[in-house]
Formats: sequence, structure tokens, C-alpha cells
Amino acid sequence: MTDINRDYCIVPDNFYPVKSLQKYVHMGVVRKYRKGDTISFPGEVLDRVIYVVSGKVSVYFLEDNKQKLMYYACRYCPIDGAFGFKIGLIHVVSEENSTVCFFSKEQLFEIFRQDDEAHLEFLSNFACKCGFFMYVSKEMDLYTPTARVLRMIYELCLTKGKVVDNIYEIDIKLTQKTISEITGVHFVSVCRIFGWLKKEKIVHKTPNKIIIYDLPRLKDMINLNNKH
DNA sequence: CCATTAATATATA
DNA sequence: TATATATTAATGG
Repeated sequence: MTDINRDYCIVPDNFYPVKSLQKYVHMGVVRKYRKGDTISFPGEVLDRVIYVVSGKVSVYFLEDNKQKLMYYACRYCPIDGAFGFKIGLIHVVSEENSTVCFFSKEQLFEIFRQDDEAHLEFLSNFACKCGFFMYVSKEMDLYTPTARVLRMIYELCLTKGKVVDNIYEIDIKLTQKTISEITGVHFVSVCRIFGWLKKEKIVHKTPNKIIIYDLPRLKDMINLNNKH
């Protein structure tokens, strides 16, 4: 079996997809939101699982007038508001026009009783998220900010890069700001890193893709930026 | 809205 | 104390 975490969780918007739940959307409460709409306000009691049917939703933690992006939920991704412990204020926002379905715990139990596959996928999604946040925690402890950004590019290259003449192309729509939010590196620092990578002709980022001209050099840079 | 740059302050090895 | 990173603010695409 391939490594699920690597396949799904470098950018936290592609956790293990729970496709089987699609069939049961009629059992829950379906709502549509427009881009920028809040799906669940900070402080609001959320006792449902929010299942993303289409579009894209983001989950933030709020604290001390600051907000921290935890993850994005795209199609087939559930956002748990029913099973886990509540950790402070959670803000769920629609990033695009989105359709979501609210499931209660009881509804999900009913589904799981009759559908092992849905159950398994749901668990896999949970495990995938758990793995991602362990990964992030490790990155924070073991690597410098610059190394974290470089490592993210490197990981993306290995998992999603397409090779042509030793040049890797990653088709991914990713802003520097998003990379900043995911890696915990300040957006100005991220900008400087990409500026340097471009100047050195190692990596070039456009709005829709990342091109790696010199993978060995990228790897060298990661090592040079490791903590000693 | 997103990216870049400079000046300055903090943090870390 | 030297280097890396964050912060803030100003500016341009």
C-alpha cells in the first residue's frame, strides 16, 4: 500500500476523500454558501460534521485576535464538529461558492452501520488529518523556516511533479500567502525565498505551477538550511 | 487582492 | 555577536 499521507497531505486541502458519503447527502441538511460566507462562526456551537459536496471551505482557529489556518476542505472532505474535542474558537469559511452537507453524529452512525466503505473512508480521512498535523509539528521542531518552505516544494515535486528533461513541473494553484500559512513562515520571508530561488534558477513559481529547474540544488539548499 | 522591497526589530545558534 | 526571521510600512502589478 502506498503512503497515504504523502499522497494526500502535503498541502492540507486534499485529505483522504470520503467519496462514499456522497450517496447519503439526502439524509443530511444541504446548504449552499457564496464565496466569503461564514459557515460556522467562532463561538457557535457546532455539533455536526460538515461534508463538502462541492467548492472549497477553510477552517481557522481564532485566538488573541489572530487567526491560524488549519486546513482547507475541498470536495469529499468532512470537517468534524461532532466527534472531536472543541479547541477554542473555530471559524469555518466558504472560500468559493460551495455546497456542504451537515450530518449529525446519529446520521453518520446510521450510515456507517450499513456501509463499511463509508466508515473506512471516514476513518482514513481522520487518520490522514492526524498524520498531517503530526507532520507539521515535526517540521516545526526539526527545521528552520527556510528549510520548511524548501522541503514543502521538494515534497510537492516528488509526489506531484511531472518530469520533462530533468525539469519538474508541479501543477498547483498556490499563493505565497498560502504557503506562508501552511508552513508557518512569514509571507515576506516566503517571498524572499522564492525571489532567491528564481535568481539562482533553481525554482520558478507562477500562479498556477511551480517549476523546478535544479532538484539536486534544491536538495542541497535544504541541507544547508537545516538546524545544526 | 497578491507580490515585492526596504528599513528596522527580534530571535536564535 | 553574527545570522536568520519577523514585523511594518510603502509601493507596484
